[in-house]
Amino acid sequence: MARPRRHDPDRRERIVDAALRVVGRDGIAGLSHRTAAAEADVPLGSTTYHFGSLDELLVAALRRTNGVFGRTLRESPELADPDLDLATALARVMGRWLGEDRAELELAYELYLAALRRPALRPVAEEWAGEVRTALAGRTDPATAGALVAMTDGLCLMYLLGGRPYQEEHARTMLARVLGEGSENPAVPLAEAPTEPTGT
Amino acid sequence: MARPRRHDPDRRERIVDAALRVVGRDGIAGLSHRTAAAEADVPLGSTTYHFGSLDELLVAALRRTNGVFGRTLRESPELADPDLDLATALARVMGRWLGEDRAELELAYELYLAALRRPALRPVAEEWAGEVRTALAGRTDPATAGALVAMTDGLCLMYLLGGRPYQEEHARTMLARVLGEGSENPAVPLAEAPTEPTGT
Amino acid sequence: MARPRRHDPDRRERIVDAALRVVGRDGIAGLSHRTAAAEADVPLGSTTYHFGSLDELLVAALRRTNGVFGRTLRESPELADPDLDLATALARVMGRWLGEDRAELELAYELYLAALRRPALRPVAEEWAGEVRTALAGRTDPATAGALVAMTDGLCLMYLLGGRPYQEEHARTMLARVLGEGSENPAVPLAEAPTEPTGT
Amino acid sequence: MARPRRHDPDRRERIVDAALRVVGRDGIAGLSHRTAAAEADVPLGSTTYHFGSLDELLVAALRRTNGVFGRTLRESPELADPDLDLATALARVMGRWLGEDRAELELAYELYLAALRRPALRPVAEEWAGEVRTALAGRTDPATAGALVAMTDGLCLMYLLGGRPYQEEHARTMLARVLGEGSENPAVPLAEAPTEPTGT
DNA sequence: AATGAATGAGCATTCATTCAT
DNA sequence: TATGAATGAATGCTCATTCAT
Repeated sequence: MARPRRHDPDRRERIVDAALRVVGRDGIAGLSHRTAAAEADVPLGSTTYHFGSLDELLVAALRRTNGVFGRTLRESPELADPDLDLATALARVMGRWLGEDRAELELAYELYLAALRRPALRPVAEEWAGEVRTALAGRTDPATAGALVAMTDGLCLMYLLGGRPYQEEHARTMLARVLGEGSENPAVPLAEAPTEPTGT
Repeated sequence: MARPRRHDPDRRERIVDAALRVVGRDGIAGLSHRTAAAEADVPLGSTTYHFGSLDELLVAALRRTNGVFGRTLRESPELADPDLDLATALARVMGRWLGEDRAELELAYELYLAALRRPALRPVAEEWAGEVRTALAGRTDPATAGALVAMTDGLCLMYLLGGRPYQEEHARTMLARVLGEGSENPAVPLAEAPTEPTGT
Repeated sequence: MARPRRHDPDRRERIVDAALRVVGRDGIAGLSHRTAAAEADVPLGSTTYHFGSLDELLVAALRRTNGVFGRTLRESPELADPDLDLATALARVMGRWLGEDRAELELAYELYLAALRRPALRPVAEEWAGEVRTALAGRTDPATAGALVAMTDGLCLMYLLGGRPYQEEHARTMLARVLGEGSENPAVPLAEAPTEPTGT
Repeated sequence: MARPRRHDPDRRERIVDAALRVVGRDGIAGLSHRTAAAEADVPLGSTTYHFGSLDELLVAALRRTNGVFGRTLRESPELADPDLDLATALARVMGRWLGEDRAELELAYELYLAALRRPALRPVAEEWAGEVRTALAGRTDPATAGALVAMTDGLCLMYLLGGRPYQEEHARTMLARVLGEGSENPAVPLAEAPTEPTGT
């Protein structure tokens, strides 16, 4: 199996990387000490040594994911652009995530939602809320920010679960409404709104 | 073990009931042919006979849950009341679900979100969207209905994952905004908005 | 599942057909009342009704296979041709079996060799010997015929198990020797004789 | 059950031994991780630990069998005797195998022929061909050696499958013919040649 | 004569965890 | 400090067979 590695200070990190690849490929249900060890090309005992339980490993994985997504949010050119309104910026970022980053987004949501049943993940899930709040700070009030996050989560899940293509304009409109721009009307004809799956 | 039951036409349904109790108690990860059989007081072979795979059992469970929640939505007095605006009605129903029906709601979301990783559940998850659409039909346009569902999902998950008590007024305000009543202002002071966990 | 078939006198035969397809695809280990029923598009109870045990089904399958191969042997143009010597004719028939009929040949040998461990198949395996004897009758004496069959079986298994391409000339030569044409020399250079696998 | 054996370096080999006993008694169909564990008086987990799949266990069993039979061939006094011609020597060894070693021979052929359906066994089956080739090297050319092995296999299977007693003289004659001693005539009367089952 | 339902036994395999080194 | 060996429990699933219609 694994070649002996005398000095391997990054092993812990490499195991987390491997765990993320496993969850991305087979879901949380596919993650075990064994599968992580195999993916990381590391002896089985090494994973149990660094992570006493699977929850510990999941916590580390979710934290890493949070970090990655938090950074792409904070550093996104759309949010940085002062000429772009917040709804448009968020709708564009969502489009990128649901497009080219779809696998990572799905992975992130799977880990995030796992907190529903795994109390150990709860605090790390809260950290994610903090990352988003930081990114939104100064652009709106806290109450609206919370609703923005809820809308974003709901829309992402809708697109992740359904087979419909992302409709950025619809998202932009609804996010704008949440931001209090109430007279805002959807630019897409209502009859074509994304509430009906196009195919199975 | 189970006494022999030669004639037991409702066995299939009883197994689904048992599966829902198991998932409610231990999560999807705790559901197996064995645990369902034990909970239903039925031989193991009976669960594998009626449900060739765990996915089949999960599909039946999610469908049952959809039916139950769909009915409580359609028959809810709040939605039936023509004098109550939609935002208020939805916010109240959410309040009931997050309050006394919290366990069932958590169960429903766990099954619903499992569709993320289990393609077999996707069509049944779509059915749920249909239930909601039916309940909302005639009260708003499809595009707005989609956003309403997204907002509702996002808020429910936020309260299910975090430890904060439900703030119906905040939900009402944000749902009203989505409905296009843009000048609507939150009735709670912004500083107390539900974006910060109270405990932990 | 299966559409109701009121009058279905050929069902028994269709089940045997299905069983042969299953064994051809997944081996004897893959044959069960269930897999045969599914392949035949027939209710499970129908297979247990017509074939009380798996051995019964295997016997019917082997008998059918024997019949098919016996006929292709008896009716083969090579054996019918009086100008073709027996060794050449047999080597050519083997070539056809190992070539285009390889899957059927493998299936036939699997069923035939199963008699090693399943006494119920022994008499049917003996029937096969009878088929071959009939085909060889009049072309040589019984003792030589027995050796011819042994050589044929041995060569077929060698090619079925190994990855080498069939060498008809080698087979012809060796069958000719068994027939007592002792001065016969192999036409292929001895160094290239098929005793060494060409790949892996 | 098994007493705890902390240090048991030969356990792997003992499991292979047990597997061979199980296959010898009940056939390959009777071999499972469980039956091997029970026969070896070892916990179930021990067999799955040492042999991740049944194929792995079968490979080890076939390899062991090859070794045993290869040695009895190489060290057989008949083949070692320079005054004994090859056909006679081989016919005598076959006689011993079909006589007192019949159970082991049947076991060996069952494992060997299993390679027909189990690709994992193919390379080990090829190893067996190598063992025989080594034993025959120097006594004849490769092409003839291949035919000798085919004839031997075919004859062994004939006797293993049928109920007739071994006729060493017939085998000797036919092996001699394969060796190119073409004028060789069978010493037994042709009418009594072993092509007709004596019983059933 | 034919079949859907039912069931207990068994299967290969994976696993978290323990232990000796 | 790391890790290979070991093990009991559990998993999803298939099966031959029985039984009541």
